[in-house]
This record gives sequence, C-alpha cells and structure tokens, in this order.
Amino acid sequence: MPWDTNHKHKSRQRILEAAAQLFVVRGFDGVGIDDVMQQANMTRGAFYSHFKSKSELYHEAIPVAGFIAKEQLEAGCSNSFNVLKHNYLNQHKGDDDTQLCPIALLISDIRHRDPAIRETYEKVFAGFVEYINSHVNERSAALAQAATMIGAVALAQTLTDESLKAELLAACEAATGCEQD
Amino acid sequence: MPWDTNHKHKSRQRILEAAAQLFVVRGFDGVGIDDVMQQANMTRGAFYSHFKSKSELYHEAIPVAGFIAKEQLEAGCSNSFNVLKHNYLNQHKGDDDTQLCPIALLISDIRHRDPAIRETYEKVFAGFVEYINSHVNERSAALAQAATMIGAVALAQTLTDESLKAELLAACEAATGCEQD
DNA sequence: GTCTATAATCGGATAGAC
DNA sequence: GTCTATCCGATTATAGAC
Repeated sequence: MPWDTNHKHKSRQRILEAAAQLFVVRGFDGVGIDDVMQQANMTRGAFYSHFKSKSELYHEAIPVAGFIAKEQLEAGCSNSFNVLKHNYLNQHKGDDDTQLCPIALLISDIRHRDPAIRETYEKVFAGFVEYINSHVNERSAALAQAATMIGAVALAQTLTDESLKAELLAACEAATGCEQD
Repeated sequence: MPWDTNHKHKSRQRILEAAAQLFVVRGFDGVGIDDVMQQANMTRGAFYSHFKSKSELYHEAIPVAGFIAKEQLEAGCSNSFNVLKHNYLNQHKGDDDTQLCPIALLISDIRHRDPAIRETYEKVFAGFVEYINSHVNERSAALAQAATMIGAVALAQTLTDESLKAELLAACEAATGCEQD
C-alpha cells in the first residue's frame, strides 16, 4: 500500500474512532464536526475529504462503536456469561476510555435518523440478541433479556440518585441471572 | 379568576400540551420553539411571556407528558394489570393523538439535559416503578419489569423490521407476565 | 398577551491555498 | 490531504408596536 493511501486510511480511522466515542456519549446533536476533528487532531476542513456528511459519519461510527464496546467487554472478564452480564450492566464504572454500548446509549437517538442508519443500528442489535441466544438457547428469553439489559443501562445513565441506580442494576442482574456457563 | 388571567393560563396550558407531545416524539433537539407555538396556535414571540427558555419548557413538559400518557393508558383498558402491560408494550399502535411514554422515548435524551430536568425525569420514573410495585409487591421484580418494559418500548421505536419488533414485544410480555390481577 | 421584525449565535458544508 | 477562511441556513432569544 502506498504511503499516502495508508496515511489517508489512518486519518479516516482516527476520525471514525473519535466519532464512535463522542456520538455514544453525547448523541448525534451533541457532537459537532469540530469536536470530532479536534479529537482526531485535525481541523474541520479536512473532514469532507473522508466523509460526505455528518450523517454518513454517524452511520459508519455505530458499528465501530459496537465493535469496540464488545471487545472491551470481553477483554474485561472471564468466559462466564453471568460475569459478562454483570460487566455489561456496570459498564459505566469502567475506565474513562471505555467505549459504552451504543445500543443502549443511542436508543432514543436512532429514531430521529434516516432509514439507512436505523437499519445499521438494527443489525448491531440483532447481533447482540444472537450473542445472548447462543448462551441461553431460547430466542424469546434472549430477546427479553436483551431488552432488560439495554433498558437497564439506558436508564442507569439517566439517574442521578446513585442508590436507585445500584438498586435497579442489581434487580436486573438478578432477573436475568443464573444460566449455566 | 379574571378573564385575562384565565386566558393566560389557557395559553400556557396549550403550549405545555403541544410541547409534551412534540418533545416525546422528536426529542429536545428535534423541536423548535416555532414548532411548539405553531401547534399551540401562536407565534414565536409570545412564547417568552410564558417560559424563560426552551429548557424550562422541556422541564415542565416531562411530567405533563407522563400524566397524559398514564391517563390514556388507563382509559384504554380494564383494570387488569396484564392487559395494562400489554397496552403499554403496544402503545405505538394507538391513535395518532396518543401520548407515548416519555420515560421510554426520552430515555437517551435526558442524559444530555441539566440536573433539574434529570431529577424531574427521575421522579416520573420512580412513580412508574411504584405503580408496578403496587401490583407485584416485590421491589426488585418491579424494577426489573420496569427496565424490561421501558427498554422494549424504546427498542421497538428504533426497529424498522416489523416482525422483529413484534417478536421482541411478545417476548417481553411473556417474560413479565402472569401476575394475579 | 400576542404579534412582526431583528439581533446574535452556532454549526454544517464549501472554496481555494499549500 | 489538510489547512484557513467563508458562506449559509437554522434557531434561540429579544425589542418594540398594537
């Protein structure tokens, strides 16, 4: 690969990773091109030689965010499914550079975006359900557990009362727990 | 009450109800003062004799939206708790003028707002949990059911695949079902 | 209290130099 | 490819007439 092509690819990747992190934390409207490019160590003008629009960036950032979140979740624990669920529910306690779950954090952001974006989000969600299903071996239970865990994480992000937050997460862990590993 | 005071009160109420509906459907950033005032049959200039800012309006609109949603939910069904849960999960199928649940639809919008707004949202959520708790009589189960139902409705709003949406809602209904009425 | 008109700002997107 | 500078539309908020 020629040097400048490689350079372009790396720049694009930096933009994408910055976007994945920022969009998940602040939502589509909370992030400007400036913010993303600053975090990627470039200026706004350079953005448009990599992406057509902010929408396109968001579209591509969602699976990147999903991939990074899954990687970090699996790195932080053993192979036990119950431990994994516990870590998922407590993801907000992780390091500052932890990539939170885009399914939960963008859940009411996605509805306002265009159909292509929604379909991409839907695929990430479907992968999440499949992952649970591979452990519980019952699709209906997997769907309900997915809703519970995603709902719990999304709600936890809204709550200011720490004891209520802890109570909610513990309740959801208990309600979805006790599969064999 | 003097006529003009009553008139002011009615105008304020119209603004509040328009805001409750629009914010829940489109989120904070998706709604302009213009949109709200147009739906309330006024123009933008009049807004600021009723509210200090868009943020203040949003703050006040959340409990209004919660109240209207609860009213409509209870009107549409018998006293059975299982029927109520079914109707909650299928609220998107209601009339066009149905007020959807602000807890579910604003779930990832709230995090970006100021603390006063988050606390108000939290109180509406706490009321939701209390309501469930009065039927299941076990707080941990009530919290988990709340997360499942809210998560399910929020997810359903994101999905474009109708069969996946139906499958998800049915799974969550089954998982939270079977309390005595 | 409600209107029209306007100020002020912010952010997405483009142009052109290097 | 990346930069600086700029355009442009949208939107919050205010001013002043009625």
